[in-house]
This record gives sequence, C-alpha cells and structure tokens, in this order.
Amino acid sequence: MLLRMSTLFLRTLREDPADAEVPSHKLLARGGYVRRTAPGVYSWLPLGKLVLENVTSVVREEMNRIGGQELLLPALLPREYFETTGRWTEYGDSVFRVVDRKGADYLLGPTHEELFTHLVKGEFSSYKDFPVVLYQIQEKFRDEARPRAGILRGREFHMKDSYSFDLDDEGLQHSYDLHRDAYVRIFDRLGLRYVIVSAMSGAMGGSASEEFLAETSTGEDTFVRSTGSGYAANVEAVRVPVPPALPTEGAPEARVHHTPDTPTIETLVDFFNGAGIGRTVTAADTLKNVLVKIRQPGDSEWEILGIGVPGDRDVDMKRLEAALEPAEVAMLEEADFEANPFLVKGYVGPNALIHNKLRYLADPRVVEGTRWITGADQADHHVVDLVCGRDFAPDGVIDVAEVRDGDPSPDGQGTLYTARGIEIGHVFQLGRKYADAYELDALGPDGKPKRITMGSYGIGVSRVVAAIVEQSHDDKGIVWPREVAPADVHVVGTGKGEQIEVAVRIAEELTARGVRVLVDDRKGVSPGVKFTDAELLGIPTSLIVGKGLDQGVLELRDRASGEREEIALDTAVEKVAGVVAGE
RNA sequence: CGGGGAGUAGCGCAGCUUGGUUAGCGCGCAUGCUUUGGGAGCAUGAGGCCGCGGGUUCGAAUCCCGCCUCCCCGACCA
Repeated sequence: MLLRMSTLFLRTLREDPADAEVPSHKLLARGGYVRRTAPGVYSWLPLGKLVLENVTSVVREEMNRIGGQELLLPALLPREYFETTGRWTEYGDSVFRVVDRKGADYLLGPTHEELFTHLVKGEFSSYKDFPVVLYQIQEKFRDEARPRAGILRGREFHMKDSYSFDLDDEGLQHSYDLHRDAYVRIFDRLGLRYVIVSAMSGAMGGSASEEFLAETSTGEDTFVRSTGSGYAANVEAVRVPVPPALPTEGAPEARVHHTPDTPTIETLVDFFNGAGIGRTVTAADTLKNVLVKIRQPGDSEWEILGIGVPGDRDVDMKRLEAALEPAEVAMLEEADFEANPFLVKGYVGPNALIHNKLRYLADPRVVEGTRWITGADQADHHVVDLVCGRDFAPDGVIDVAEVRDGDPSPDGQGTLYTARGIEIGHVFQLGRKYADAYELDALGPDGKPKRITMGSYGIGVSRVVAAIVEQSHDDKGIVWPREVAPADVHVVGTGKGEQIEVAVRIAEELTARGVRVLVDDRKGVSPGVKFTDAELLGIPTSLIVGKGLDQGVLELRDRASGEREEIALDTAVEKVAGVVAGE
C-alpha cells in the first residue's frame, strides 16, 4: 500500500474544530481522519477508513479464531420482528424509525438480537446444529438524546455484534468464556489499557455480564479500582466487606437524649460533641435512616422501605436502583409522612420502621454489636448506644451507601479509588429471553424440543478508534499503535534537491516488500509543515529524506518515543522493513 | 427535558453595545517570484442567503418580535 500525500484526499487543520472538546475528537478531525456530517454522525475519510478497517480486521481475526461465522444483516429492520419481543415500543425515542412509501414501519437497527434469533430459527433445528456463533460488523443507529464527544458517542456507529446459540447453560458459559478471551486478545492487540468490570450488581449473579472499559480521563463511565490489586468494578457492583460481629454484652445501655434542632447529621454531631457524653463523636458513629418507597413492576402499591447507612455516607441512588431492580424507587413525599405519623422527619430510628411492620435494611457495616447514635422517633430526640442485635434487628442487608476513594477494596487488598472509562466491549449472557419470544428450539436426540440459550457480545469498533486516540496521543498529535495505524511508515521528502524523488523511490521499494507507506511527496511545502503533519497524523515510524541526502544519510524517527536515528541511504529500506517487522 | 453558550467565506474568529459607503482578519485555496530542517515572505486573486421569517428605519450583520439549528454541562441511555 502506497499513499501519496500529493494526491491523498486529506486536508489537515491547524486549529481545533470549535465543537470538539475531547482529544480524540480534536485530533481525528484535525488529522483529516473524520469529518462531522450531522450531530453524532461522522464521515470517515481515507486515513480514517484505513484505521477503522485495521481495527475491524483485528476483531474479525479473533472472532474467526473462536469459530465465529461472519454474516451481514440489514440495518433497515421491519417492525414485525420487534413486535415479537415488545421492543418496538420499549425502545421509545432512542431508535430511528422510518416509514416506507406504503406506510410500513421500520427502524434502523440499534442491535440485532431479534434478527439473529429469527434467522437461526429458520435455518437450524437439530441439536447437531448447535452450538453456533454468528457475528457481523456494521453500522448501528441510536437516536441518542445528546450525542457527544465526537466519535465516542455518536448516533451512527460501527459495531461488531455477535450472538451465541447453545443447547444448555454449560454451553452458554463456554461460548461466553470464548468471547471474553477473544475480547482480551482483541483489546491487547489494539494496545488499549482497559479493565473488565462486572456490569451487574452481585445479587443478579456474577459473570452473566461484564463490560470492558478503556481507561481514559474523558470516559463517561465511572468505576472503581483498587490500589493494591487488579480489582475493578462498576460502582453498582462493589460489595462492602462485612466487619466481624462484636459482643453485645458489656455495651452501655441505650439512652435517649434531648437534642433540640438537630435534624441533620452535622448538627447532631456538633450537638453531642458539645454535650459531654464522654467521647468524641463523628458522623460515622451515627446511623442515618433514609426512607424510600419502592414499587414492583405491575404493582400499583408503593412499599415504604427504610435504609440505614453510616451517617458519614449518602445513599448512592444508582447503587440503590441496581440493588432493588426491577422495582421502581422514589423518595418519600410529604403525603407519605402524613400518612405515617410514626415517621418523624429528621429523627427516624430503626425501630419506628421495624415496630410498624415496615422493612428496614441496613448497610453491611451495621453488624451485630455495633453501637449507633440515631433518631429516637420523636422530634428533637436521639438515642445513643443503640446496639445492633440487642436494641434493633434489621430485616436484611442492603449495600447501597456511596463508595468513596479510600474505602477498603472488597478483595482485601488495597483501597478503592474512582476512575473513568469508555465502554468498548460488553459480553452478556442473554439466556432464553429471545429464544422464548421466537420459540427457538432444537430437536434433541430424544426427539423432544430443547429451548436454545443465547449470549450477545458487542464491540464498539468506531468507539475503539476514538478510545485508542484518547489513550495514545500527545500535545503534537496522535500516536497510533502499529496494528491500527493507517500506515507503517511515513516517508517525508523535504528539500530543494532530489529528496522527493528519492523519497518516492524508497516508498515504492518499501511497498514492494509489503510495508504500508504514506509518502509526503508534496512539492513546495516547507519542512516544518511536513514534520508537523507527520506528528499530527501519528504514523509510528517516519523516515526523513532531507538535508542529509547529499551525504547519503536519512533520519529515522519513532513517533512514540521521539527518538531519532541517522541511517544510511543504501541500507534504509532494509532497516525500515526490519523496524516495521518489530526487529 | 433543565441550565449555559453560539450561528458572519471550506476552517477558526472580529464586527453588533452606539444602525451609515464596497462586511473584515487569520488559516486554507489559486497565480507569480523568492524561500526549503520545524506550521515561510512578497504580490495579485477567487470565495458571503451575515441561520430563517417578519417588523422598525431613508438605511439593518447591528435594534425589536417569532422560529430554526448547533455546541457544552446535567438528566436520560449504554
């Protein structure tokens, strides 16, 4: 492959586009890799298309390696498929819908579970046909409420989606493991720094769904990781370590104190520290009781739920919703307090709930024998030394308090800190949801139908391109890993002699050896411009044919390290081919 | 959907407060000469529905009213 800058459809920009905020957006636009066409919709220009194809190739190779079979389904999908699973209405505003001249409804595919399931049902029907893994790499469409960050979150994007079809749970687990391994190889080859986090709360069951997050400061997903181990998890999935229970004997009696005007944790702590109860109190010694109401799907009644967390922490609504899924969660309204006069706002204690037959769930840190300062269920009163297991007994444990930097890691090694990432891959055990909807069965050896179980696995191919740039750039431009770079070598001819002719000749010789080459053969362009463009474009290796040519000397540059080396003209092709081959 | 900002040449912007000749600057583009190791110089050019519609005015990029679009933060989504 030989690209000539004199004719390449490329115009680099000296300034950042006004609408670009994140590095990947700025650099991909300035480098002429992409151009914005509409909000969240981008055109891939020749260099960008090459990068996209390189990523695609890596994905394709690794999918084929695990036995995946590539096919290509339409992006334009008729309504009927989505009626079967109810997703036609479920999707709401988040998909593009189109109507044909006859008035028939379609949508532009956001994902393809329905189509794949239906397709398999039409072709395969024997247990001998399974398992099977099918995948495609194509454009997906989602009408994002707010596309942002350029390529990172668009409304049209490239995605590899694959689907596994197995006869039983063991088979599904195997297909899932194969995909997970393939994803590790893919992202390793692409040179990405990433973590694998559980995408679900522990209650929903371990490895049924995991996300691959590329670590970047600009990512929109937050997760936590440990300073002392490889532990990483979504905030929703963090399980707080449970401290050992303490003996209840010998603990002082619970005593109610008059605590005027202390409806908040802060005022309460201040009060006790001025009240001389014989010890210094912190917010962590108090038990904050947060009241929410929940409603199970299909129910019309709300249930009031009390949640006890250490007073120095808030309830994390995301963790709460994940823990209570699929129930709906809402904060209590004034009317709820009026209907339940035993709930004294600002002074709620565990026993008001427990004694009135309302469920009370407590943080894992609230173990037997722990002593708490908490509401006494009457205005302006709190109770001190209320002992868990002696004075109150929660109905259960709920792990929904906010996770903070410095919290101990659940695996016991190190402490947690929050990081940001971009979701680049997702592996998910779907189970039989779609197989049930389409009645996808295989006839077993016993002559009886067996319901198929499925997995779905995605990689955001275009997003991966942006994620790579986010992780691999400097103030001058992009630094492509060789596997995804649009070329291996950027041969730059600069000077008023025969440098450009020599550069082109070297480029042709390298091309003949199978090296992918971009040659800067533009005439009348100053060296500074060419060097700057080379750094912006980010091809891993540059070969400068310039002022040293008269002495038979060329310069080899490494984009990532910035190292420069003078090499002889005679052996340059040999040398560069070796560098490209990783020698 | 809530909050903030912006629409002027392919790109980045000024001009608007205080209406007044032919709407300006940088980059890019074209032509010529010079220049050639770090975003060159000089000269000459091409390129505009000043977002759209209405209004005020002798006169509107500029003032008024309405609308549309885009960007950023949040919510939502994943």
